[in-house]
Amino acid sequence: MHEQYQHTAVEAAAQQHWRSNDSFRVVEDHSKAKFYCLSMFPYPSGKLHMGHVRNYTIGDVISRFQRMQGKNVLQPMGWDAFGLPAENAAIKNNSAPAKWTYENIEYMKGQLQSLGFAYDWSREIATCRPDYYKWEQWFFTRLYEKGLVYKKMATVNWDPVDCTVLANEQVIDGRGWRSGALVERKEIPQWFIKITAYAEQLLADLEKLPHWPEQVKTMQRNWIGKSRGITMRFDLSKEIAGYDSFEIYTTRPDTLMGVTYVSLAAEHPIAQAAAEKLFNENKPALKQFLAECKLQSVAEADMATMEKKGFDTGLKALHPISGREVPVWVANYVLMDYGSGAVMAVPAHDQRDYEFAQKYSLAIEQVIAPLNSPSPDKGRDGEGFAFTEKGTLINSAEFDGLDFDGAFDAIATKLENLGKGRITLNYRLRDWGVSRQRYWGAPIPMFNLPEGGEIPVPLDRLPVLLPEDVVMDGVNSPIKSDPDWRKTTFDGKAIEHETDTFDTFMESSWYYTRYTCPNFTEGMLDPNAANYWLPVDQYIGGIEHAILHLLYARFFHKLMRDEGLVQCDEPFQRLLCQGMVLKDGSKMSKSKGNTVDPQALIEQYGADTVRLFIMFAAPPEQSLEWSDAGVEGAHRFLKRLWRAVYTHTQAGTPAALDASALDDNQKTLRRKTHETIAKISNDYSERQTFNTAIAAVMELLNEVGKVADASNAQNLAVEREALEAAVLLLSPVAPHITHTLWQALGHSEAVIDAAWPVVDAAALTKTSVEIAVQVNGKLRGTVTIAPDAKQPDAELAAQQNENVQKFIDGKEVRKVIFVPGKLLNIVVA
RNA sequence: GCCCGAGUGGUGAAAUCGGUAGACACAAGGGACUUAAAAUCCCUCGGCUUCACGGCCGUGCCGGUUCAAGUCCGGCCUCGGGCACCA
Repeated sequence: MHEQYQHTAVEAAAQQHWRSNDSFRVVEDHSKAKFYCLSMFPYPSGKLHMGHVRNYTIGDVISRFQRMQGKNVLQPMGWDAFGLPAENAAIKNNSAPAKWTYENIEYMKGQLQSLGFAYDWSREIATCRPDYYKWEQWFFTRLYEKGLVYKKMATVNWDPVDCTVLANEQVIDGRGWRSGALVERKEIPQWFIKITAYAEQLLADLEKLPHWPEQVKTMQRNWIGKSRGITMRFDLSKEIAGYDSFEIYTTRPDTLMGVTYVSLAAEHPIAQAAAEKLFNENKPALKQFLAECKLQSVAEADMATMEKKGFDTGLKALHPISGREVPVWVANYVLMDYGSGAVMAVPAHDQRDYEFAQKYSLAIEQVIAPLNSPSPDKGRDGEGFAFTEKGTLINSAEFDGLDFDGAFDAIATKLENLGKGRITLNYRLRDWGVSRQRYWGAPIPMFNLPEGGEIPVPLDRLPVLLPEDVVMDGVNSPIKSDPDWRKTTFDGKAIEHETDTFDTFMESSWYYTRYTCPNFTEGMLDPNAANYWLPVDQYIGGIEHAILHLLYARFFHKLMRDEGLVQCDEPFQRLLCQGMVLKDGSKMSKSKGNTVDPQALIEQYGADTVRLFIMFAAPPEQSLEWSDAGVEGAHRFLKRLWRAVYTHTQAGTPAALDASALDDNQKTLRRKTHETIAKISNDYSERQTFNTAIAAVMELLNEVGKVADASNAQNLAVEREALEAAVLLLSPVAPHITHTLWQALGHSEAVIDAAWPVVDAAALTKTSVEIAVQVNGKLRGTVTIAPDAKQPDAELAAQQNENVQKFIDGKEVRKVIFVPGKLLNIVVA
């Protein structure tokens, strides 16, 4: 053992050992408990950023901890390789997306290896490889055959200058990022997967995930957005273009008698028909309004924050109960994709309707009064806001006096009897549009028939290969520009390949299953491997994926289950969402120029220091403030640990530990050792607070430093026990240095193969405890008493404390609260 | 706008079930060692106040529950994540 800690040599030796022993390669082994630990795979953007380092260090710590628990641990890694940035980089570099992607993968793989992550690299996946996306294409055709896939018109951002579809990210302030042209909405045919058919299961099965953060489950519940309401029909006073009625959905039928107008989405067929009619009457204004709506963003955040505008169509609808005529408006904020694209408006009891009614001088009629309040004015015009709470019905004819539930039932019954409405369950969740008009993605495996319609590409013609050697023109997908790529024959007939590709969320929705059998050629999954390893025991990734990725993956898992490919209901048993890495208070990003290059730090301090700092600086779910000085501190601690072990081994071979022959100081260190083992075991496995685990190792090492006199044989034995514990407990975080230190402490096995230390309960016993003494809840002193002391003993000790006496002297004791081992609170008058 | 989080010393944080706020670090200041520097080691370190013992205040803001609140409840403020074609 060298006197100085030399991280470069230490890390090379440890990594060499793992490589030559193939330490992290695993196979199914039914004699052992399995543990599948997965970190979200990276997009190969060029080089690792600190967010990756954090994500993968957390996963590696958990994997190595579980391995030391004796589990058969699978920790794979791969590449989410399709996506938009590769196309942009290719255009910029005058290269091909595939080449750029493969080069990035090569470089980033080297970076991951230098960090010493315990991956089974034999299972590496890149989603852009045909042997991966072949099975995704096959699975899509299966879904098609089951009726879970359909094609419909859907809105995209259209750049009228470049004549191309833009991603939301490529629309800046309503303009195309390259052309600068005003972006339009355009309806084109696209493929959808029926996630709504699984809405109920996706909602209900959240109950099966006790180890998911409550926050994520709440977000998913709200995203699915199940509600119970009434779907009802409004008849038009006059038919227009064959339409004589439309449907609306409401969760507030109790306010029905307060409806003063109705609003349609701009794309609603009745709105379109009205525009034609008015246009024919030489009033182009409505048509112009609808044209303006066409320039609106398709992003929901923009829809919700833009100025609310409307236009009176001149049509009248008949209230389904009162029969009264109400005006039909078109409003720019009504979503065609949600419900039926039409809403009833109750300005007195909905804030958005209220503001709209104020703006366009529409009637506001109060029909709900607050419960237990005589105030009839609330919600009327002049208050400045709508009364949106539930209350008692007024001005609602036969429904007056009913509460929300009573009114819901009575109005539902009435509408049902009239044949105009019914109770319905509704979901905010919309079907998943998977068509993309981009090149760098998996081709959608469909043949388009010349006469219209399509047929799925059969298995023996899969994969539909994406050509990799292409030239990007900056506007269109090469497989769309190429007049020949699409051409093929089927059954002797000329036919065309679909040129759209899949949403990249498709690949990331099932990669975790393919890691169990990455080279399987007989099908999408090898059932023996998949059912041994699945579900994933621990999944780790950024909170930004809390909804979309995690919901799509849960959905795909249920689809695969129903196809008989997997057996469990949920893909990820336990989920950890790590926070962002910040520098100077904001997210590290290239555009802000505040990135820190992990590679430079690994070279300067070693991977262990980087891993230690990143795990120590904050608990995993919290955002982490980067600090160069903190990295120094982490490195200093590793040097201290090295020196402690070095000094200890120089002092000679310790005698066997004899727990019965220890003095008080030795017992104290031994208690600290075993308290630390207990605490850290809990921190790693249950709490997942790695920062406090590391702090506890630091505390233990500080205690070791306090034991002087190495000449005492039992001193050396107790110190050996403490140092061995420190090395084992730290090894998941800093696997290289502990690899060397474990050998230096005389072990022939590698530290990764050592068993996790066990708590000796006998070492934990205390002879006394210090408890807090409060008077009226304020700390006035502490007293030391026996650990099992009862309240009278504690009170006696407290009364002998001078400062406590000062505060209770001459006062009447009203009450005494005693928390054993913790605190005594004396309440005085 | 809607949904979900977070706010504690100069800084990162700790306090695990409502029970001694600031563990463990970083920075800073002081000291030891050294010709010197680096490295290392030791001490101090929330604010105000006191010769001292101690006292008062303090966990974003306002209010509440409780013997006791960073922790629970109600109302705000600020910052962050997501909003369906960034991944």
